[in-house]
Amino acid sequence: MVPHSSMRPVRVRFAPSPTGSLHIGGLRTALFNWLFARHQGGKFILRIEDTDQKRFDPTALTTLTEALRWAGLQWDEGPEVGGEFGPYVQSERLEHYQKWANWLVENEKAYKCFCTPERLKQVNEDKEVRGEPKGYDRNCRNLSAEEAASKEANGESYVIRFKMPLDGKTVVTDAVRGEVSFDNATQQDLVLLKSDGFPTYHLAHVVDDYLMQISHVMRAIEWFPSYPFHVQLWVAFGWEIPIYAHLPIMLNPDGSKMSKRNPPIDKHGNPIPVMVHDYIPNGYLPEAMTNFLANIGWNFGDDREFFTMQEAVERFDLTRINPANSRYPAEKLDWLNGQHIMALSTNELAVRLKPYIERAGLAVKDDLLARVTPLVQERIKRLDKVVEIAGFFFRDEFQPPTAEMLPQKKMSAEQTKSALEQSHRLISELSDFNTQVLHEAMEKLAQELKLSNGQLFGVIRVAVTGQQVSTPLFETLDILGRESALTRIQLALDILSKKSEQVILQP
RNA sequence: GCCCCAUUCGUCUAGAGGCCUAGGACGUAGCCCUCUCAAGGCUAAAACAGGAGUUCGAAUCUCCUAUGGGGCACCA
Repeated sequence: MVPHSSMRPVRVRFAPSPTGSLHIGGLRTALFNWLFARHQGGKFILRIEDTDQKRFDPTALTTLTEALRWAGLQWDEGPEVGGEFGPYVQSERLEHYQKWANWLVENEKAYKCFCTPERLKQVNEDKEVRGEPKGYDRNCRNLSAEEAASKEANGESYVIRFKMPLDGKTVVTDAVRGEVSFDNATQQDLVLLKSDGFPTYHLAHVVDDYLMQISHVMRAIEWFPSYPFHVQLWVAFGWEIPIYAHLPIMLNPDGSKMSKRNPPIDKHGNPIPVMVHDYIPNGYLPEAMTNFLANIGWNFGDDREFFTMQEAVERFDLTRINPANSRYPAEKLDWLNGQHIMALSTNELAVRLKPYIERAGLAVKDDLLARVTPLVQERIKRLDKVVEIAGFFFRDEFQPPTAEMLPQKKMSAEQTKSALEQSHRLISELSDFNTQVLHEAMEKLAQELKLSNGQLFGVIRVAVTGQQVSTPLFETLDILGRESALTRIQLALDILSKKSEQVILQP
Protein backbone atom coordinates (compact mmCIF):
# COMPACT_ATOMS: atom_id res chain seq x y z
CA MET A 1 0.00 0.00 0.00
CA VAL A 2 1.12 3.45 -0.81
CA PRO A 3 0.53 6.21 1.67
CA HIS A 4 -1.69 9.02 0.53
CA SER A 5 -2.05 12.45 1.92
CA SER A 6 -5.12 13.49 3.74
CA MET A 7 -6.38 16.49 5.62
CA ARG A 8 -4.09 18.83 3.76
CA PRO A 9 -5.37 22.14 2.47
CA VAL A 10 -6.79 21.45 -0.97
CA ARG A 11 -4.52 22.70 -3.72
CA VAL A 12 -5.03 21.43 -7.25
CA ARG A 13 -3.45 22.42 -10.50
CA PHE A 14 -4.10 22.45 -14.19
CA ALA A 15 -0.80 21.96 -15.95
CA PRO A 16 -1.05 22.24 -19.71
CA SER A 17 1.84 22.42 -22.08
CA PRO A 18 1.53 25.49 -24.26
CA THR A 19 1.42 24.00 -27.73
CA GLY A 20 -1.46 26.02 -29.15
CA SER A 21 -5.01 26.85 -28.24
CA LEU A 22 -6.74 24.90 -25.51
CA HIS A 23 -8.35 21.62 -26.52
CA ILE A 24 -11.86 21.03 -25.15
CA GLY A 25 -10.55 17.90 -23.45
CA GLY A 26 -8.04 20.09 -21.68
CA LEU A 27 -10.75 22.53 -20.76
CA ARG A 28 -12.71 19.74 -19.13
CA THR A 29 -9.69 18.66 -17.10
CA ALA A 30 -9.24 22.26 -16.01
CA LEU A 31 -12.94 22.52 -15.20
CA PHE A 32 -12.93 19.44 -12.96
CA ASN A 33 -9.92 20.78 -11.09
CA TRP A 34 -11.54 24.17 -10.76
CA LEU A 35 -14.85 22.73 -9.55
CA PHE A 36 -13.07 20.58 -7.02
CA ALA A 37 -10.99 23.47 -5.70
CA ARG A 38 -14.03 25.73 -5.39
CA HIS A 39 -16.11 23.06 -3.74
CA GLN A 40 -13.40 22.35 -1.20
CA GLY A 41 -12.57 25.98 -0.63
CA GLY A 42 -9.08 25.24 -1.92
CA LYS A 43 -6.77 26.79 -4.46
CA PHE A 44 -6.74 26.28 -8.21
CA ILE A 45 -3.28 26.71 -9.67
CA LEU A 46 -2.24 27.14 -13.26
CA ARG A 47 1.19 25.80 -14.12
CA ILE A 48 2.75 25.87 -17.56
CA GLU A 49 4.65 22.75 -18.52
CA ASP A 50 6.90 24.05 -21.26
CA THR A 51 9.84 21.72 -20.83
CA ASP A 52 9.83 20.55 -24.41
CA GLN A 53 12.02 22.99 -26.26
CA LYS A 54 11.08 21.48 -29.60
CA ARG A 55 7.45 22.39 -29.24
CA PHE A 56 7.80 25.93 -28.02
CA ASP A 57 5.06 28.30 -29.18
CA PRO A 58 5.37 31.84 -27.82
CA THR A 59 1.76 32.79 -28.50
CA ALA A 60 0.29 29.73 -26.88
CA LEU A 61 0.33 31.01 -23.32
CA THR A 62 -1.84 34.01 -24.14
CA THR A 63 -4.27 31.88 -26.10
CA LEU A 64 -4.45 29.45 -23.24
CA THR A 65 -5.15 31.96 -20.51
CA GLU A 66 -7.68 33.65 -22.76
CA ALA A 67 -9.57 30.39 -23.19
CA LEU A 68 -9.58 29.67 -19.46
CA ARG A 69 -10.80 33.16 -18.65
CA TRP A 70 -13.49 32.92 -21.30
CA ALA A 71 -14.73 29.75 -19.60
CA GLY A 72 -14.70 31.49 -16.25
CA LEU A 73 -11.98 29.31 -14.76
CA GLN A 74 -9.90 31.91 -13.00
CA TRP A 75 -6.81 30.55 -11.27
CA ASP A 76 -5.65 31.63 -7.84
CA GLU A 77 -1.96 31.22 -8.53
CA GLY A 78 -0.06 31.05 -11.78
CA PRO A 79 1.05 33.14 -14.73
CA GLU A 80 -0.34 36.69 -14.81
CA VAL A 81 -1.53 36.47 -11.20
CA GLY A 82 1.57 35.27 -9.34
CA GLY A 83 1.56 33.45 -6.02
CA GLU A 84 3.97 32.46 -3.30
CA PHE A 85 5.12 29.22 -4.96
CA GLY A 86 6.22 30.73 -8.25
CA PRO A 87 7.44 30.93 -10.83
CA TYR A 88 4.65 28.89 -12.38
CA VAL A 89 6.33 28.30 -15.70
CA GLN A 90 8.55 25.25 -15.69
CA SER A 91 11.21 26.61 -18.01
CA GLU A 92 11.91 29.14 -15.26
CA ARG A 93 12.33 26.47 -12.62
CA LEU A 94 15.18 24.41 -14.08
CA GLU A 95 17.37 24.76 -10.99
CA HIS A 96 14.83 22.84 -8.92
CA TYR A 97 14.70 19.91 -11.27
CA GLN A 98 18.45 19.74 -11.64
CA LYS A 99 18.94 19.92 -7.91
CA TRP A 100 16.51 17.10 -7.18
CA ALA A 101 17.67 14.93 -10.05
CA ASN A 102 21.21 15.18 -8.70
CA TRP A 103 19.93 14.43 -5.24
CA LEU A 104 18.48 11.18 -6.54
CA VAL A 105 21.77 10.28 -8.22
CA GLU A 106 23.72 10.99 -5.06
CA ASN A 107 21.35 8.82 -3.08
CA GLU A 108 21.60 6.04 -5.66
CA LYS A 109 17.96 6.24 -6.66
CA ALA A 110 18.82 7.41 -10.15
CA TYR A 111 21.79 7.13 -12.49
CA LYS A 112 23.46 8.86 -15.35
CA CYS A 113 22.88 7.16 -18.66
CA PHE A 114 25.32 7.81 -21.49
CA CYS A 115 23.55 5.73 -24.11
CA THR A 116 23.10 7.51 -27.42
CA PRO A 117 19.73 7.81 -29.15
CA GLU A 118 21.14 5.51 -31.84
CA ARG A 119 21.89 2.80 -29.32
CA LEU A 120 18.45 3.16 -27.77
CA LYS A 121 16.88 2.74 -31.15
CA GLN A 122 19.03 -0.32 -31.85
CA VAL A 123 18.09 -1.88 -28.51
CA ASN A 124 14.43 -1.52 -29.31
CA GLU A 125 14.82 -2.95 -32.78
CA ASP A 126 16.70 -5.95 -31.44
CA LYS A 127 14.07 -6.50 -28.80
CA GLU A 128 11.35 -6.37 -31.39
CA VAL A 129 13.10 -9.02 -33.45
CA ARG A 130 13.30 -11.26 -30.42
CA GLY A 131 9.67 -10.56 -29.59
CA GLU A 132 10.53 -8.95 -26.28
CA PRO A 133 8.76 -5.95 -24.79
CA LYS A 134 10.30 -2.69 -25.88
CA GLY A 135 12.25 -0.46 -23.53
CA TYR A 136 15.64 0.58 -22.33
CA ASP A 137 17.90 -2.32 -21.36
CA ARG A 138 19.30 -0.56 -18.27
CA ASN A 139 22.78 -0.73 -19.71
CA CYS A 140 24.09 2.20 -17.64
CA ARG A 141 22.30 1.27 -14.44
CA ASN A 142 25.27 -0.80 -13.33
CA LEU A 143 28.02 1.49 -14.48
CA SER A 144 30.64 1.91 -11.76
CA ALA A 145 31.18 5.35 -10.32
CA GLU A 146 34.57 5.46 -12.02
CA GLU A 147 33.19 4.54 -15.42
CA ALA A 148 30.51 7.16 -15.17
CA ALA A 149 32.96 9.78 -13.99
CA SER A 150 35.32 9.09 -16.84
CA LYS A 151 32.58 9.24 -19.46
CA GLU A 152 31.42 12.52 -18.03
CA ALA A 153 34.99 13.84 -17.98
CA ASN A 154 35.21 12.87 -21.64
CA GLY A 155 32.37 15.22 -22.35
CA GLU A 156 29.88 12.48 -23.19
CA SER A 157 26.37 13.79 -22.79
CA TYR A 158 24.03 11.95 -20.53
CA VAL A 159 20.51 11.82 -19.17
CA ILE A 160 19.44 10.94 -15.67
CA ARG A 161 17.27 7.87 -15.36
CA PHE A 162 15.28 6.66 -12.39
CA LYS A 163 16.13 3.32 -10.81
CA MET A 164 12.76 1.67 -10.91
CA PRO A 165 12.53 -1.30 -8.52
CA LEU A 166 13.26 -4.46 -10.52
CA ASP A 167 10.76 -6.71 -8.82
CA GLY A 168 7.75 -6.60 -6.55
CA LYS A 169 4.58 -4.69 -7.20
CA THR A 170 3.50 -1.11 -6.96
CA VAL A 171 -0.06 -0.76 -5.79
CA VAL A 172 -1.59 2.58 -6.57
CA THR A 173 -4.84 4.00 -5.27
CA ASP A 174 -6.64 6.17 -7.73
CA ALA A 175 -9.58 8.22 -6.50
CA VAL A 176 -11.65 7.26 -9.56
CA ARG A 177 -10.55 3.67 -10.16
CA GLY A 178 -9.54 2.36 -6.76
CA GLU A 179 -6.56 0.11 -6.20
CA VAL A 180 -4.56 -1.08 -9.17
CA SER A 181 -1.48 -3.25 -9.01
CA PHE A 182 1.46 -3.08 -11.41
CA ASP A 183 4.40 -5.47 -11.68
CA ASN A 184 7.56 -3.44 -11.29
CA ALA A 185 9.31 -5.79 -13.70
CA THR A 186 7.19 -4.40 -16.53
CA GLN A 187 8.17 -0.82 -15.75
CA GLN A 188 10.95 1.24 -17.25
CA ASP A 189 13.86 3.27 -15.99
CA LEU A 190 12.42 6.43 -17.44
CA VAL A 191 14.42 9.57 -18.09
CA LEU A 192 14.07 12.26 -15.45
CA LEU A 193 16.45 14.86 -16.78
CA LYS A 194 17.19 15.23 -20.46
CA SER A 195 20.66 15.87 -21.84
CA ASP A 196 19.77 19.52 -22.44
CA GLY A 197 19.23 19.95 -18.71
CA PHE A 198 15.45 20.15 -19.01
CA PRO A 199 13.32 17.77 -16.97
CA THR A 200 10.85 15.33 -18.43
CA TYR A 201 7.23 15.55 -17.36
CA HIS A 202 7.79 12.81 -14.81
CA LEU A 203 10.38 14.65 -12.79
CA ALA A 204 8.94 18.10 -13.25
CA HIS A 205 5.44 17.22 -12.14
CA VAL A 206 6.55 15.42 -8.99
CA VAL A 207 9.03 18.13 -7.96
CA ASP A 208 6.56 20.90 -8.68
CA ASP A 209 3.61 19.22 -7.06
CA TYR A 210 5.78 18.76 -3.99
CA LEU A 211 7.10 22.32 -3.96
CA MET A 212 3.69 23.79 -4.71
CA GLN A 213 2.09 21.63 -2.04
CA ILE A 214 -0.44 20.09 -4.38
CA SER A 215 -2.92 17.90 -2.50
CA HIS A 216 -4.79 16.32 -5.41
CA VAL A 217 -3.53 15.50 -8.87
CA MET A 218 -6.45 15.37 -11.29
CA ARG A 219 -5.18 14.63 -14.76
CA ALA A 220 -6.16 12.81 -17.92
CA ILE A 221 -6.22 9.03 -18.13
CA GLU A 222 -3.27 8.86 -20.49
CA TRP A 223 -1.07 9.37 -17.44
CA PHE A 224 -2.38 6.31 -15.71
CA PRO A 225 0.25 3.89 -17.08
CA SER A 226 3.05 6.01 -15.64
CA TYR A 227 1.29 6.40 -12.31
CA PRO A 228 3.31 3.58 -10.64
CA PHE A 229 6.49 5.22 -11.85
CA HIS A 230 5.41 8.50 -10.31
CA VAL A 231 4.52 6.77 -7.07
CA GLN A 232 7.99 5.24 -6.87
CA LEU A 233 9.46 8.65 -7.51
CA TRP A 234 7.54 10.12 -4.60
CA VAL A 235 8.70 7.24 -2.44
CA ALA A 236 12.32 7.74 -3.49
CA PHE A 237 12.10 11.37 -2.50
CA GLY A 238 10.39 10.46 0.74
CA TRP A 239 7.64 13.00 0.11
CA GLU A 240 3.99 12.72 0.99
CA ILE A 241 2.06 11.52 -2.03
CA PRO A 242 -0.92 13.56 -3.18
CA ILE A 243 -4.21 11.92 -4.03
CA TYR A 244 -4.40 11.07 -7.71
CA ALA A 245 -7.57 11.04 -9.79
CA HIS A 246 -7.29 10.01 -13.41
CA LEU A 247 -10.05 11.45 -15.53
CA PRO A 248 -11.59 9.57 -18.44
CA ILE A 249 -11.20 11.14 -21.85
CA MET A 250 -13.59 12.22 -24.54
CA LEU A 251 -13.63 10.30 -27.78
CA ASN A 252 -14.94 11.20 -31.20
CA PRO A 253 -18.62 10.41 -31.84
CA ASP A 254 -17.45 7.28 -33.68
CA GLY A 255 -15.39 6.16 -30.72
CA SER A 256 -11.99 6.96 -32.16
CA LYS A 257 -9.46 9.15 -30.47
CA MET A 258 -10.08 12.87 -30.59
CA SER A 259 -7.22 14.87 -31.99
CA LYS A 260 -6.32 17.60 -34.43
CA ARG A 261 -5.42 14.98 -36.97
CA ASN A 262 -8.61 13.03 -36.45
CA PRO A 263 -11.28 15.67 -35.87
CA PRO A 264 -14.72 14.61 -34.71
CA ILE A 265 -17.50 14.61 -37.30
CA ASP A 266 -21.14 15.27 -36.46
CA LYS A 267 -24.02 13.26 -37.85
CA HIS A 268 -24.31 15.58 -40.83
CA GLY A 269 -20.70 14.96 -41.73
CA ASN A 270 -19.49 18.36 -40.57
CA PRO A 271 -16.35 18.63 -38.50
CA ILE A 272 -16.87 19.41 -34.83
CA PRO A 273 -14.39 21.94 -33.48
CA VAL A 274 -12.00 20.66 -30.85
CA MET A 275 -10.39 23.92 -29.85
CA VAL A 276 -11.99 26.21 -27.32
CA HIS A 277 -11.31 29.17 -29.54
CA ASP A 278 -13.48 27.75 -32.28
CA TYR A 279 -16.52 27.77 -30.03
CA ILE A 280 -16.42 31.47 -29.27
CA PRO A 281 -17.21 32.84 -32.78
CA ASN A 282 -19.78 30.06 -33.19
CA GLY A 283 -21.98 31.68 -30.59
CA TYR A 284 -21.55 29.35 -27.66
CA LEU A 285 -21.95 30.68 -24.15
CA PRO A 286 -19.14 29.88 -21.75
CA GLU A 287 -21.68 28.83 -19.12
CA ALA A 288 -23.20 26.39 -21.62
CA MET A 289 -19.79 25.02 -22.52
CA THR A 290 -18.81 24.37 -18.92
CA ASN A 291 -22.24 22.97 -18.11
CA PHE A 292 -21.89 20.64 -21.08
CA LEU A 293 -18.41 19.51 -20.14
CA ALA A 294 -19.39 18.97 -16.51
CA ASN A 295 -21.98 16.43 -17.66
CA ILE A 296 -19.42 14.26 -19.38
CA GLY A 297 -17.88 11.84 -16.93
CA TRP A 298 -19.56 13.51 -14.01
CA ASN A 299 -23.18 14.07 -13.12
CA PHE A 300 -25.09 16.42 -10.94
CA GLY A 301 -26.43 13.73 -8.66
CA ASP A 302 -30.12 13.96 -9.52
CA ASP A 303 -31.60 14.04 -12.99
CA ARG A 304 -30.67 17.64 -13.71
CA GLU A 305 -28.37 18.30 -16.60
CA PHE A 306 -28.95 22.02 -16.84
CA PHE A 307 -27.26 23.87 -14.03
CA THR A 308 -25.08 26.84 -13.24
CA MET A 309 -21.43 26.58 -12.30
CA GLN A 310 -22.34 27.82 -8.84
CA GLU A 311 -24.65 24.84 -8.44
CA ALA A 312 -22.00 22.51 -9.80
CA VAL A 313 -19.48 23.89 -7.31
CA GLU A 314 -21.86 23.09 -4.48
CA ARG A 315 -22.26 19.52 -5.64
CA PHE A 316 -18.93 18.57 -7.13
CA ASP A 317 -17.15 15.57 -5.75
CA LEU A 318 -14.71 12.95 -6.97
CA THR A 319 -16.93 9.98 -6.17
CA ARG A 320 -19.35 10.80 -8.97
CA ILE A 321 -16.69 10.66 -11.64
CA ASN A 322 -17.40 7.89 -14.13
CA PRO A 323 -14.26 5.88 -14.95
CA ALA A 324 -15.34 5.05 -18.50
CA ASN A 325 -14.37 7.15 -21.49
CA SER A 326 -17.19 8.83 -23.34
CA ARG A 327 -17.95 9.90 -26.84
CA TYR A 328 -18.48 13.55 -27.49
CA PRO A 329 -22.25 14.21 -27.33
CA ALA A 330 -22.23 17.16 -29.69
CA GLU A 331 -26.02 17.69 -29.97
CA LYS A 332 -26.31 18.19 -26.27
CA LEU A 333 -24.12 21.25 -26.40
CA ASP A 334 -26.55 22.97 -28.76
CA TRP A 335 -29.48 22.12 -26.54
CA LEU A 336 -27.73 23.36 -23.42
CA ASN A 337 -26.61 26.49 -25.21
CA GLY A 338 -30.25 27.20 -26.12
CA GLN A 339 -31.26 26.61 -22.53
CA HIS A 340 -28.66 29.02 -21.25
CA ILE A 341 -29.65 31.62 -23.80
CA MET A 342 -33.22 31.38 -22.55
CA ALA A 343 -32.06 31.67 -18.96
CA LEU A 344 -30.26 34.95 -19.58
CA SER A 345 -31.95 38.24 -18.74
CA THR A 346 -32.99 40.20 -21.81
CA ASN A 347 -30.44 42.88 -21.08
CA GLU A 348 -27.65 40.41 -20.68
CA LEU A 349 -28.61 38.59 -23.86
CA ALA A 350 -28.63 41.86 -25.79
CA VAL A 351 -25.11 42.60 -24.62
CA ARG A 352 -23.94 39.19 -25.78
CA LEU A 353 -25.78 39.37 -29.10
CA LYS A 354 -24.35 42.71 -30.10
CA PRO A 355 -20.87 41.59 -31.22
CA TYR A 356 -22.35 38.83 -33.37
CA ILE A 357 -24.57 41.26 -35.23
CA GLU A 358 -21.71 43.68 -35.69
CA ARG A 359 -19.46 40.92 -36.92
CA ALA A 360 -21.98 40.37 -39.74
CA GLY A 361 -21.31 43.94 -40.82
CA LEU A 362 -24.50 45.42 -39.38
CA ALA A 363 -24.83 48.53 -37.26
CA VAL A 364 -26.53 47.99 -33.92
CA LYS A 365 -28.70 50.62 -32.30
CA ASP A 366 -29.05 49.65 -28.68
CA ASP A 367 -32.71 50.64 -28.33
CA LEU A 368 -33.60 48.61 -31.38
CA LEU A 369 -31.60 45.63 -30.13
CA ALA A 370 -33.39 45.86 -26.79
CA ARG A 371 -36.72 45.42 -28.54
CA VAL A 372 -35.56 42.65 -30.88
CA THR A 373 -33.80 40.57 -28.24
CA PRO A 374 -36.89 39.10 -26.53
CA LEU A 375 -38.15 38.07 -29.95
CA VAL A 376 -35.13 35.91 -30.67
CA GLN A 377 -34.39 34.65 -27.19
CA GLU A 378 -36.18 31.32 -27.43
CA ARG A 379 -35.56 30.96 -31.15
CA ILE A 380 -31.80 30.67 -31.35
CA LYS A 381 -29.54 27.98 -30.06
CA ARG A 382 -26.41 29.91 -30.90
CA LEU A 383 -25.72 33.60 -30.55
CA ASP A 384 -24.49 33.95 -34.13
CA LYS A 385 -27.86 32.70 -35.42
CA VAL A 386 -29.45 36.00 -34.48
CA VAL A 387 -28.33 37.35 -37.85
CA GLU A 388 -30.24 34.67 -39.72
CA ILE A 389 -33.55 35.22 -38.01
CA ALA A 390 -33.45 38.92 -37.16
CA GLY A 391 -30.68 40.46 -39.24
CA PHE A 392 -33.25 42.33 -41.35
CA PHE A 393 -33.96 44.65 -38.44
CA PHE A 394 -30.44 45.99 -38.61
CA ARG A 395 -29.84 46.18 -42.34
CA ASP A 396 -29.67 49.63 -43.89
CA GLU A 397 -31.01 48.38 -47.14
CA PHE A 398 -34.02 46.10 -47.23
CA GLN A 399 -33.49 42.88 -49.14
CA PRO A 400 -36.89 42.28 -50.71
CA PRO A 401 -38.33 38.84 -51.33
CA THR A 402 -38.80 37.35 -54.77
CA ALA A 403 -42.30 37.01 -56.17
CA GLU A 404 -42.13 33.25 -55.71
CA MET A 405 -41.68 33.63 -51.98
CA LEU A 406 -44.87 35.56 -51.39
CA PRO A 407 -47.80 33.17 -51.95
CA GLN A 408 -48.23 30.81 -49.02
CA LYS A 409 -49.47 27.28 -49.32
CA LYS A 410 -52.29 26.81 -51.82
CA MET A 411 -52.67 30.53 -52.54
CA SER A 412 -53.36 31.85 -56.01
CA ALA A 413 -51.61 34.93 -57.36
CA GLU A 414 -54.88 36.79 -57.07
CA GLN A 415 -55.34 35.90 -53.42
CA THR A 416 -51.77 36.94 -52.68
CA LYS A 417 -52.23 40.26 -54.37
CA SER A 418 -55.47 40.92 -52.59
CA ALA A 419 -53.96 39.93 -49.24
CA LEU A 420 -51.25 42.50 -49.74
CA GLU A 421 -53.60 45.22 -50.94
CA GLN A 422 -56.06 44.73 -48.13
CA SER A 423 -53.33 44.58 -45.52
CA HIS A 424 -51.86 47.75 -46.88
CA ARG A 425 -55.22 49.48 -46.64
CA LEU A 426 -55.90 48.10 -43.18
CA ILE A 427 -52.54 49.08 -41.75
CA SER A 428 -52.75 52.59 -43.14
CA GLU A 429 -56.22 53.04 -41.64
CA LEU A 430 -55.46 51.65 -38.20
CA SER A 431 -55.98 54.21 -35.44
CA ASP A 432 -53.37 52.58 -33.23
CA PHE A 433 -50.31 50.75 -34.42
CA ASN A 434 -49.17 48.14 -31.93
CA THR A 435 -48.86 44.40 -31.53
CA GLN A 436 -52.28 43.76 -30.10
CA VAL A 437 -54.26 46.01 -32.42
CA LEU A 438 -52.44 44.60 -35.42
CA HIS A 439 -53.07 41.06 -34.34
CA GLU A 440 -56.80 41.54 -33.87
CA ALA A 441 -57.27 43.49 -37.08
CA MET A 442 -55.29 41.07 -39.18
CA GLU A 443 -57.15 38.07 -37.81
CA LYS A 444 -60.37 39.71 -38.78
CA LEU A 445 -59.03 40.47 -42.22
CA ALA A 446 -58.02 36.84 -42.72
CA GLN A 447 -61.61 35.80 -42.04
CA GLU A 448 -62.94 38.36 -44.48
CA LEU A 449 -60.53 37.19 -47.17
CA LYS A 450 -61.32 33.56 -46.40
CA LEU A 451 -57.65 32.89 -45.75
CA SER A 452 -56.14 31.01 -42.86
CA ASN A 453 -54.10 33.03 -40.41
CA GLY A 454 -51.06 31.18 -41.63
CA GLN A 455 -51.69 32.24 -45.22
CA LEU A 456 -52.34 35.91 -44.60
CA PHE A 457 -49.69 36.34 -41.95
CA GLY A 458 -47.21 34.40 -44.03
CA VAL A 459 -47.62 36.69 -47.02
CA ILE A 460 -47.13 39.76 -44.88
CA ARG A 461 -44.18 38.17 -43.09
CA VAL A 462 -42.39 37.56 -46.36
CA ALA A 463 -43.28 41.01 -47.68
CA VAL A 464 -42.04 42.78 -44.60
CA THR A 465 -39.01 40.71 -43.56
CA GLY A 466 -37.95 39.29 -46.90
CA GLN A 467 -37.80 35.83 -45.39
CA GLN A 468 -40.06 32.85 -44.76
CA VAL A 469 -38.82 32.35 -41.22
CA SER A 470 -38.66 35.30 -38.91
CA THR A 471 -39.50 36.71 -35.55
CA PRO A 472 -43.25 36.76 -34.75
CA LEU A 473 -45.11 38.96 -37.18
CA PHE A 474 -46.97 41.52 -35.09
CA GLU A 475 -44.10 42.24 -32.74
CA THR A 476 -41.94 42.57 -35.82
CA LEU A 477 -44.36 45.03 -37.48
CA ASP A 478 -44.58 46.99 -34.27
CA ILE A 479 -40.81 47.42 -34.15
CA LEU A 480 -40.50 48.18 -37.85
CA GLY A 481 -43.16 50.88 -37.63
CA ARG A 482 -46.12 51.72 -39.82
CA GLU A 483 -44.23 53.61 -42.48
CA SER A 484 -41.73 50.91 -43.10
CA ALA A 485 -44.42 48.23 -43.09
CA LEU A 486 -46.49 50.05 -45.69
CA THR A 487 -43.51 50.72 -47.91
CA ARG A 488 -42.50 47.09 -47.88
CA ILE A 489 -45.98 45.79 -48.56
CA GLN A 490 -46.24 48.17 -51.49
CA LEU A 491 -42.89 46.96 -52.73
CA ALA A 492 -44.14 43.37 -52.57
CA LEU A 493 -47.11 44.39 -54.64
CA ASP A 494 -44.80 45.91 -57.22
CA ILE A 495 -42.71 42.78 -57.31
CA LEU A 496 -45.83 40.71 -57.82
CA SER A 497 -47.17 42.80 -60.67
CA LYS A 498 -43.81 42.84 -62.44
CA LYS A 499 -43.90 39.10 -62.37
CA SER A 500 -47.34 38.93 -63.86
CA GLU A 501 -46.27 41.28 -66.67
CA GLN A 502 -43.41 38.95 -67.42
CA VAL A 503 -45.78 36.03 -67.54
CA ILE A 504 -47.96 37.85 -70.04
CA LEU A 505 -45.03 38.78 -72.19
CA GLN A 506 -43.81 35.27 -72.43
CA PRO A 507 -44.99 33.39 -75.54
C1' G B 1 3.24 -7.90 -28.96
C1' C B 2 3.31 -6.52 -23.61
C1' C B 3 1.04 -3.79 -19.33
C1' C B 4 -3.33 -1.28 -17.52
C1' C B 5 -8.41 0.42 -17.67
C1' A B 6 -13.37 0.34 -19.26
C1' U B 7 -18.17 -1.87 -21.24
C1' U B 8 -26.35 0.12 -19.30
C1' C B 9 -30.99 2.89 -25.09
C1' G B 10 -27.81 5.89 -31.35
C1' U B 11 -25.22 9.31 -27.59
C1' C B 12 -24.43 11.44 -22.38
C1' U B 13 -25.90 9.04 -18.05
C1' A B 14 -28.81 7.01 -13.13
C1' G B 15 -27.96 2.38 -10.84
C1' A B 16 -23.33 0.30 -4.41
C1' G B 17 -27.57 -7.87 -4.55
C1' G B 18 -34.15 -7.63 -3.91
C1' C B 19 -36.91 -0.59 -4.56
C1' C B 20 -35.49 -2.60 -12.19
C1' U B 21 -41.55 -4.40 -15.76
C1' A B 22 -33.82 -0.79 -15.77
C1' G B 23 -34.99 5.83 -14.50
C1' G B 24 -33.54 10.76 -16.76
C1' A B 25 -31.55 13.76 -20.77
C1' C B 26 -30.11 14.80 -25.91
C1' G B 27 -31.35 13.15 -30.57
C1' U B 28 -35.28 10.67 -33.56
C1' A B 29 -40.75 9.88 -34.65
C1' G B 30 -45.92 11.15 -33.73
C1' C B 31 -49.66 14.24 -31.48
C1' C B 32 -51.15 18.95 -29.00
C1' C B 33 -50.37 24.27 -28.93
C1' U B 34 -49.45 27.66 -32.94
C1' C B 35 -48.76 33.48 -37.83
C1' U B 36 -43.25 30.97 -39.66
C1' C B 37 -39.38 29.20 -36.72
C1' A B 38 -38.72 28.12 -31.98
C1' A B 39 -40.21 27.33 -27.02
C1' G B 40 -43.59 24.37 -24.18
C1' G B 41 -46.80 19.91 -23.19
C1' C B 42 -47.94 14.69 -24.08
C1' U B 43 -46.66 9.98 -26.27
C1' A B 44 -43.54 6.30 -28.75
C1' A B 45 -39.38 3.38 -30.39
C1' A B 46 -34.67 2.48 -28.02
C1' A B 47 -29.90 -0.51 -23.52
C1' C B 48 -27.63 -4.04 -18.88
C1' A B 49 -21.45 -6.95 -24.77
C1' G B 50 -21.43 -12.68 -24.51
C1' G B 51 -20.66 -17.03 -21.48
C1' A B 52 -19.81 -19.51 -16.97
C1' G B 53 -20.14 -19.23 -11.77
C1' U B 54 -21.47 -17.23 -6.39
C1' U B 55 -26.48 -16.41 -4.26
C1' C B 56 -33.07 -17.91 -2.42
C1' G B 57 -32.24 -13.62 -5.75
C1' A B 58 -27.23 -10.36 -10.16
C1' A B 59 -27.20 -4.53 -14.42
C1' U B 60 -24.77 -4.65 -9.54
C1' C B 61 -19.91 -9.77 -6.85
C1' U B 62 -16.02 -13.47 -9.27
C1' C B 63 -13.75 -15.66 -13.60
C1' C B 64 -13.23 -16.28 -18.90
C1' U B 65 -14.05 -14.32 -23.82
C1' A B 66 -15.11 -10.29 -27.03
C1' U B 67 -14.99 -5.26 -28.10
C1' G B 68 -13.35 -0.31 -27.13
C1' G B 69 -9.73 2.81 -24.98
C1' G B 70 -5.02 4.32 -22.66
C1' G B 71 0.22 3.51 -22.47
C1' C B 72 4.87 1.22 -23.86
C1' A B 73 9.98 8.64 -26.12
C1' C B 74 15.81 12.63 -24.01
C1' C B 75 6.44 14.61 -25.87
C1' A B 76 3.44 16.20 -22.44
